[in-house]
Amino acid sequence: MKVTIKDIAKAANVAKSTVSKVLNDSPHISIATKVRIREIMKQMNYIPSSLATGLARQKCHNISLIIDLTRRNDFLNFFFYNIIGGIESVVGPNNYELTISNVGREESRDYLTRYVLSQKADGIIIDNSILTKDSAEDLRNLGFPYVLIGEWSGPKMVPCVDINNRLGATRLTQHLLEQGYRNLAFIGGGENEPLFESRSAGVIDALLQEDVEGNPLRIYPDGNTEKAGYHMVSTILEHGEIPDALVCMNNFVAFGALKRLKEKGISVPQEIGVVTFDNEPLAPYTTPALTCLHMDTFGLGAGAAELLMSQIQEESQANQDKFLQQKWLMPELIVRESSTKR
Amino acid sequence: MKVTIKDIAKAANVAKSTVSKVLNDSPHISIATKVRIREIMKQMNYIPSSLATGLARQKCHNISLIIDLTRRNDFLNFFFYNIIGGIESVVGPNNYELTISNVGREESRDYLTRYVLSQKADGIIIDNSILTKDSAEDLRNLGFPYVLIGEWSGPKMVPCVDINNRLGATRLTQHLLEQGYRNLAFIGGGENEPLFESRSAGVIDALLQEDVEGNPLRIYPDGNTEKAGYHMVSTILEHGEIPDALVCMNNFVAFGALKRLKEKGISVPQEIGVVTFDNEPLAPYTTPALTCLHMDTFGLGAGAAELLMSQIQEESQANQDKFLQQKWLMPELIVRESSTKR
DNA sequence: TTGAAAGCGGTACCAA
DNA sequence: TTGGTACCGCTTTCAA
Repeated sequence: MKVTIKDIAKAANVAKSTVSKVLNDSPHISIATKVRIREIMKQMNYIPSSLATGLARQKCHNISLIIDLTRRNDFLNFFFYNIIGGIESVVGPNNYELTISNVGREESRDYLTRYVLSQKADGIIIDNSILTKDSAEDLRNLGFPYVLIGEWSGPKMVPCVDINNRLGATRLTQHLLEQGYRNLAFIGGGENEPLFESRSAGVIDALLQEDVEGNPLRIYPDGNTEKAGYHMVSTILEHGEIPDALVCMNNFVAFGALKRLKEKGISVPQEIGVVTFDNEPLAPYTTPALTCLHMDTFGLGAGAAELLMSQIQEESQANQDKFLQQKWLMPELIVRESSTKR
Repeated sequence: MKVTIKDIAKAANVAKSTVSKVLNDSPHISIATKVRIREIMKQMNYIPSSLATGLARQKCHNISLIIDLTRRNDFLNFFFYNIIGGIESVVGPNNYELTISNVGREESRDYLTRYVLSQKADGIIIDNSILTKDSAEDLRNLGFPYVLIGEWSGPKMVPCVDINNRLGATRLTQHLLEQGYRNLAFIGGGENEPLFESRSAGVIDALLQEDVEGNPLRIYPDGNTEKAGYHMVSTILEHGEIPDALVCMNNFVAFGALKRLKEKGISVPQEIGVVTFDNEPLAPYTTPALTCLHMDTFGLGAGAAELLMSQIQEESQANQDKFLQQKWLMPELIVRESSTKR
């Protein structure tokens, strides 16, 4: 049924190997035959089988994004389309396919080695929520190209791409300080949540830099939901000193906070300024609209893919040093009403 | 380097074919040898190459989602994570991989036949924005399994899955009528936009059913952005009879509408009721919160995948009739303040 | 510049 | 119940 290289060879009265060379535009084939055979290919509607090519070349021209799809409401959720778009924008033009693989952190180690050994991909991009130290070690031992999305806190270096949350947080905080806010509180997140750690650290960096004395940052880690935001503001207003600005872990926390502040008749941004991370999904649509950090999630995907492609291409050249690249994308500050007093 | 079936055969002192049979759990192999060979496989860390298996079996155990990733802000954008999750939830357990392919409508025809012929997938799920009549015909002629996501308006039947937007719109309208609204206006969308056509048709269905006479639906197709929503409301308020309820094409149109109504001091839901499609990304977070239709996008992906898997599995059985299944998912009404007078 | 043949790592049929 | 062997469709030496 399907037209194969053999059919073309027969039709052109040449050997299979000649056809193969035409396929790969070998310099050892005369232009005349190239033209002739290509014509025949077109007429017979011939397309080489990627399966056969893959087996012969021992690579499948496919890269895989490995994530845990069961984690609903995660960071990935909102930015998935952008991240995928970013990855595709670099692997596509390189003639690589992109496959999505779903696996939980627990099963990931076994899954990864099986995946690699089964030759389902030439390289993988993996979310940091599911890469363990063991699997990172496995991948390294197998010499398999991979890139991590998100921070990595293991002992060994790992090629990874992430938004620079810490510097972003610093930038966001500087903005608050420029606006005259002095008494900051950080709400949302949870202890041991890497995103929380780096963002709160960034806020502290800014306070130290600007030498804002006597007003240490107060931190309220209580989850990343609207409810949590609402609740944290309640707590803050009831006990102790009231801050004049809130840095919120995400849009939902910020939304909950705004809601509670409104109920209490506290004006934003006059009495309390509010800022948050991420521009999606709500920041432009709250009242007042939220000042935030825009994360370049398309760039995140594209950056990861670039790192991976370069690994794959350098692979032959035993250029191991290049494998350890890391990229940090700087978020962009978007100023809106929620933090501008005038 | 890599362990192959040959290595296992050698180590076990049996023929390749025997190992292959163990791999496929053939009933013609004694339990004793199965156990023995499996043990050896484990010890040698053997995983079969999917490339080789694929070539031998002439199928790659991969299904592909084909979309146009350059269409930012599209319906897919917000629901991508859910749709992918839905697809994966059915292909994953069947041991199929999921790949994402990006292509524009213009190049799609060529792309598709190349894709199919190159054996990169055993079946595809394709977005209706890029399937043309020609490509549908091609796929059918090739006898290649595929499922469309979204409505299909071509002459021939095509296996597809979609949210039942028309019935959903009817349900949404019935809710408005139950609340006592009588004078409806439909805002957003654009002529020839299938989603617009089916949704507005659904509203009209409801009006006819309930015999709401003398107040035909007024329709304002002016795009699907916040700005458009804002603008349409301005226009409506300035000219002619003022409706008592607005059905909005999406969350952004509704947001723009709410904004304008608020500026004009028109109360929602007392003076004008507002409802919209989709629960994402804003509906729960506007003031007042929006009554809407929740679309089961996870189910959309899962449904498409199920249809496709059944096609792939029935393929051998020449059971062509089953290929023409269609699925319509019923959206769920979520009632919120924007349309409840009491 | 072209051809022949041995892989790549499995599957599947037929014989033993 | 096992083994031998001819594929699957393309690549890649090595000869001609």
